[in-house]
Amino acid sequence: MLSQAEENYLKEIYALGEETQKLVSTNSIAKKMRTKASSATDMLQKLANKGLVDYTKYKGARLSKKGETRAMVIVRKHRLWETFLVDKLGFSWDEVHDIAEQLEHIQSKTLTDRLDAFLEYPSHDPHGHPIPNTNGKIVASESIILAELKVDQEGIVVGVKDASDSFLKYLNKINITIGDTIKIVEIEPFDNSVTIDNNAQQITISGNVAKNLYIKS
Amino acid sequence: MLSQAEENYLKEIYALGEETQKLVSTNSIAKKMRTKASSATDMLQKLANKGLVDYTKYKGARLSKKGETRAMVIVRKHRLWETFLVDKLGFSWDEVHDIAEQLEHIQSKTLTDRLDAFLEYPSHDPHGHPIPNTNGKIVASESIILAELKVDQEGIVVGVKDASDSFLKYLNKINITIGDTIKIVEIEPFDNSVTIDNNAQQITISGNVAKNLYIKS
DNA sequence: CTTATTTTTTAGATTAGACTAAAAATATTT
DNA sequence: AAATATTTTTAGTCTAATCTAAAAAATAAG
Ligand SMILES: [Mn+2]
Ligand SMILES: [Mn+2]
Ligand SMILES: [Mn+2]
Ligand SMILES: [Mn+2]
Repeated sequence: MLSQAEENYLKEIYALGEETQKLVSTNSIAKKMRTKASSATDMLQKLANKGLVDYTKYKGARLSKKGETRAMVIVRKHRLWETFLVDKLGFSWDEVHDIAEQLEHIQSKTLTDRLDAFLEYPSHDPHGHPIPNTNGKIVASESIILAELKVDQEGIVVGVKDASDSFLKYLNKINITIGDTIKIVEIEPFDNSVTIDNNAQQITISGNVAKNLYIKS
Repeated sequence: MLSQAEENYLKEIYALGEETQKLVSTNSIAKKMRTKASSATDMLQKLANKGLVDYTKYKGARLSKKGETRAMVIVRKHRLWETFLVDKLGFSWDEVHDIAEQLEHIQSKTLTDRLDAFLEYPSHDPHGHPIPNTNGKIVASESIILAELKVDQEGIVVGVKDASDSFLKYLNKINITIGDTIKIVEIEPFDNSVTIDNNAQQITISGNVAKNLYIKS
């Protein structure tokens, strides 16, 4: 059985590896875990000993097959619990992360699968992130980022890349949420900011924001 | 913030203190926690330092006011989660304890209170144990134990004192569950076994079983 | 009221996970 | 290519929670 610390590391190594697809550095792990590089090194050595990561000194690490399997279970639980909190208990999408961070460590496969059934097998969590099925498989979603749309194209918001509190609260403020249909009105080449039309409201969002919204067209 | 270990100790000291109402011994704590007496001593010293138990060397310990407040929160969470598992996820009453043992440590008052609301403010958990309210208060229930009933008296099963797996599974087997109306047919003075009538079925239960069933008449 | 038994505490060791400071390896500049 | 800067690892320390073995206190027997 893995400790909570080990599980948290596995999950973050998975998240970091997803984006870049290459080896993740000790420093990036330490940053994500809000700890020191030396602590990350210690944990990488332990996880490597357990066969959960492939790690070469000074080069970096990636999840092994076995490690990925473990990570997917944790991601699945995290996203199912977030869905429960929003759909059943009435939390908003910017309030659930920290609680799910704890709930993801509850050990009971039966519980996870029954929760899944109770929620009627959701495919995505409240942030639009896909939920791995009971075998750890994720159904590939063919969304793109808002920043890739051209003027006059439109699409539906299906998720956020950054699910931080501050970003979600900002989206609440400017009234963007999952399911919205957004049309590109103008793109400013100078700073990549984008003027969009959403619910008959025109607003301008920064290029950074546009890069953190997943769209399906 | 308390560690999971500290929380588990507090909860067990509470449970032991409830029954006897007097000081609980180091050994009894160690037994409940499935650990060694020396470990229990260490923890008692730590909890005493934090003002959570009143402890005198070689004599025993009891929860302080502050400790009891903390313990009630954990008991509340444990019983609410058990109720959730049975009422919403379809677990049976003998399957929920170990999972609730983990869930009781999730830190979020909002979550606890919303779960309570979602379950429509249950007064008792699946084993008939009272659920403390959001202020940690338990509504006193005036149940008695089955062993106190006389021949021909009847009453409704409202809870179990022993909520162990084996006892619950035994009750499943002999078809006794919460809500049943039970009538005393005969009491055998030799060994205190009791013949009862339940759902038009006559069965004989041991005195030990009779002492572990709460009845309301 | 001594002696023996049981219970409880202390002393010392171990493990996981974190930290700081220093050393080693790698990457970036001149 | 040498010097400098950055990243990563190692060495050593710390705390929480456990354990075993031994000492101390309390309880029970003779
Ligand atoms: Mn976590
Ligand atoms: Mn999420
Ligand atoms: Mn517990
Ligand atoms: Mn219970």
